[in-house]
Amino acid sequence: MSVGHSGVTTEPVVSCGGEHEDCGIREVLDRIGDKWSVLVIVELAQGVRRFRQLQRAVPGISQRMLTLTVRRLERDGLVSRTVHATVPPQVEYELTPTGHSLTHLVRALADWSAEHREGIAASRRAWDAANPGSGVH
Amino acid sequence: MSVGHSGVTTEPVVSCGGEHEDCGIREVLDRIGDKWSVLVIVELAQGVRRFRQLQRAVPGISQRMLTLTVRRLERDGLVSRTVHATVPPQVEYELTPTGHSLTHLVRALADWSAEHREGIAASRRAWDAANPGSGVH
DNA sequence: CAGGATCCGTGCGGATACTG
DNA sequence: CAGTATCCGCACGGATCCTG
Repeated sequence: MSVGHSGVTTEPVVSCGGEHEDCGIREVLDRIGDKWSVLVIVELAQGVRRFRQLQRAVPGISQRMLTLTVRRLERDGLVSRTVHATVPPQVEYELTPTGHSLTHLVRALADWSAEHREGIAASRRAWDAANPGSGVH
Repeated sequence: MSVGHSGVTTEPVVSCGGEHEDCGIREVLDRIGDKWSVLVIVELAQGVRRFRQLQRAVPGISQRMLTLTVRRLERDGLVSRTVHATVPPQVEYELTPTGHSLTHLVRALADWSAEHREGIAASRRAWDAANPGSGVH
């Protein structure tokens, strides 16, 4: 580490490159860490979806946010966008292989969440009870 | 799905509960999806850390944000906080078993990132070249 | 050292209206 | 249907000052 005097450094489960680097986790999080990306990916993991289909599948999302989200995912090569020159227009979104590989992570995320959500909720109740009016969320 | 007429629904890699539920991914993302949580967890995965130690280890974080981040993690039961009544005061942060279990996910996230960051960067360059002045980031 | 309190700017995202 | 354009609130987070 940077200051290696009396650090109680255990086994580096997540050591990245060895130094105090942020690996590249920041980048993934800046992608899928936003409010909607993961939800859209989850829906697209089910198969090909059209714009309105996506919007209806992802409960609270606005047109604007769906557009932005799907554009960014396309820009990153996680989602492909194919326009059919019909009337009315028809645009289909689909996960690319790269995007599909992300669904495994999302799956792991969902599993972890399902497994710990109750414990976390309990921990929160206990903490809130022990720290009244702290303002922490 | 909601409209099951001609959907090209493939195998449900991420099907959650079957319906258009958001599983609980939202909750995890609201936790570790913020700007600093994961970085702090990564650092704590190395071992026990004190406040200033954490702040120095996580490059750009402010005291305020470190405090908030670590408080929230403590509230969720992912991090334990032990105060040693010494002078100067000494506070140690450590991952709880639950918090430690998260490091596996973070590890997977980092691996995925490392594996695809170059491809993503390339995809972005191509997209930006094809869509000049789009304003999408 | 470990934080609490306060002020403040920015940008994410919601709502609405309009277009091809 | 599939977007684009515009306006706007507010919460997230940075900077600074102060305390035990």
